Amino acid sequence: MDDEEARTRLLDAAEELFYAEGIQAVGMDRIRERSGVPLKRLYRLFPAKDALVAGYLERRDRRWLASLRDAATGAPDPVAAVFDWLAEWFAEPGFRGCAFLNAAGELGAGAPAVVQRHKAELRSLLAELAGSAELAEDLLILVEGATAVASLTPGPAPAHRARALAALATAAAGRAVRPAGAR
Amino acid sequence: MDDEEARTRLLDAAEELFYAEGIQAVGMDRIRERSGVPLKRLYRLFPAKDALVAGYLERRDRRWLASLRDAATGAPDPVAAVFDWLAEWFAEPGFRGCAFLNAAGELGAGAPAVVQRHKAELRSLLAELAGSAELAEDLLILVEGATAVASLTPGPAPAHRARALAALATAAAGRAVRPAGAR
DNA sequence: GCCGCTGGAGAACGACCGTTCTCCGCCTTC
DNA sequence: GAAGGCGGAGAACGGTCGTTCTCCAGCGGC
Repeated sequence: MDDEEARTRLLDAAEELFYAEGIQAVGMDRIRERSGVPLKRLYRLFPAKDALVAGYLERRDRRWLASLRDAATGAPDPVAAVFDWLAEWFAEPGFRGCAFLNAAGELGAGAPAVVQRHKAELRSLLAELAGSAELAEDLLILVEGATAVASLTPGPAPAHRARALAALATAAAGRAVRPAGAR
Repeated sequence: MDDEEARTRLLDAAEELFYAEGIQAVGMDRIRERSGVPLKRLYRLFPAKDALVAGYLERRDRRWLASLRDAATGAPDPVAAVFDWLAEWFAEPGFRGCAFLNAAGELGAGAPAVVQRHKAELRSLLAELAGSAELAEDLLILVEGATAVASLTPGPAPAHRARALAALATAAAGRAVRPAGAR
């Protein structure tokens, strides 16, 4: 097992455990046990727990945003595609809300920088998909709201409602640009 | 200092510290220090940390919902009043999102039952204010979404946007009942 | 005035956590 | 085959946490 595979296994273990149980609730020994990577190598690849936490969130940030971007760009209705993608996510077993919000809530000011960056990136992806920075603010609220509701009552329903609300907001934004009656 | 005052001081200290720094990050000794209540009494009133955590969330649940209910019931537009109330909350110093979502994210399956109950109560309060259980689902998404966005970028702006979205949703629901063109 | 008890202050205890260290087997190199 | 060093397994260490215990000062009842 080379370093790259060890890194992957460590991040896999960290992601499964930290996301499912919280960060402070999972000790380094659980990570070692699940990953099969010895402690010595763990600390060579990630010099402290903080680094492993940041690594976990950074990899998840990249994967999550890339998956959402792939699903939405090129779709007939990119905004609706965002909420369809959310619906599938919410229905996954083990879904437990937004990993970044969970980390921010748990770690407070000590949360890694990627938490803030993730939300900024999501905001600009939504702006790109909606073609409007204004509308993106509304969509962000809908995405976060659906995720938060689903985190306590899992299932795709909140995504469906948020999708309908997003359609409403998009239509209203269109009307604001081209006032009622105009063609 | 009688037991009732000690209880209040303990819950005050617990709320300030747990909400600001997270639950696992705050030790019982910090609670003792800030409350001025000796450890022995603390453990007589709350037999374990779990009980103190549950007590903190339960008191916050009652206070938070009562304050929102007071602000919204009797207002000319109860739904709009909900989001005005949120705007004030978001602007408070030390605002750090929904204490119940934070606790759920941190504690996972071990979170006290009041977390689920709080969201159910909020849902039914919104249904009461909006006069519609259907609409309440949308409002819940907007309330949670605005709170989540504000927790990472504090300030009242998300509440204002959510308020506008709520007006849109309410108007659309009205149109659904009385289809376009009907009076 | 003395006894007994309640309650406070802080030490103590056992468990666990993040991190480091020790020891040993194994593989490479000559 | 011998020497050396790399990496793994697990013990060890210092610190912290939740919880309990010890000890003592103060106070009410007789």
